[in-house]
Amino acid sequence: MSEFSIYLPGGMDCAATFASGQAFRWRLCGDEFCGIAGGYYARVHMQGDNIIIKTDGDEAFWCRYFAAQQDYTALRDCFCKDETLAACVHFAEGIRVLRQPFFETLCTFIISQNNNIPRITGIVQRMCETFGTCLPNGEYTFPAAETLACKTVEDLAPLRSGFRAKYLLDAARQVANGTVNEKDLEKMDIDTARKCLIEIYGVGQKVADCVLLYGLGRIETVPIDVHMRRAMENLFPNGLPLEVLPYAGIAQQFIFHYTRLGAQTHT
DNA sequence: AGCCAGGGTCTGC
DNA sequence: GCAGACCATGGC
Repeated sequence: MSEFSIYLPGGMDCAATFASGQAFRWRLCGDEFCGIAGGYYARVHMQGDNIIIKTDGDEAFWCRYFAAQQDYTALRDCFCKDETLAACVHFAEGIRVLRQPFFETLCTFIISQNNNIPRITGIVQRMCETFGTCLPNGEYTFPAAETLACKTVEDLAPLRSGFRAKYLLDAARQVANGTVNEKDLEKMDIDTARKCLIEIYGVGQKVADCVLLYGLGRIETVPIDVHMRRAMENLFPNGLPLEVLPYAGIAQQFIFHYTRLGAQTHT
């Protein structure tokens, strides 16, 4: 297990980021957060604007995972020119949008449909324990698409994922056989990539947009669920400021957090 | 008991 | 296109 630090421009609030409904495998362990991603276990904490990571994984993976290339100081400056968006930003300034492994993100947000965060977390955990690889410390990795692709709905019964099991299997099969491929999706324009993702059984626009944003680094994508629809109508009836649109997905993360946890303190 | 949870599919207009 | 029933499961 090695330890290194990565500079995250603009910093990160681990608690706010990991609880913001984008990632489901981090938990508080003493004064650190521990989690598993991309087959790697990690314990992390912030030291100023640097994240200290203890992990077997390589630095390049975690740089990408924590979006270290993205300067959040500049982003917040841009967002805060708008008064309403500034209120959302100030409610949890340290939120970052993570870039998570593609297949894991796809499955996680298939599981998220018509579901709540505690149960999403439980299903993902059971998926790892049932089909993932056990690491020496007893933690489990997220399973590979190839592992799931040959399973049946009955095999997935221990997950208690309900009607989503058949969706997970189709996603695994399309990824395993190359029909849906991360490298190809990266090259496509957003609309083409979204259409490709929606061909997966059980993936509609909202789940596809979550995969684009959280799993493919398309930070201009805004997943619209019932809460975001209401928030946009109430807070931004004329849409987001034009300067924000290239980063609208990140703005969305602040707005979502604000409307879920902060709005009631202002109304 | 009934409703809701960061939706999607299928059917019928 | 668009509304409405239905989908498994669990917490409140």
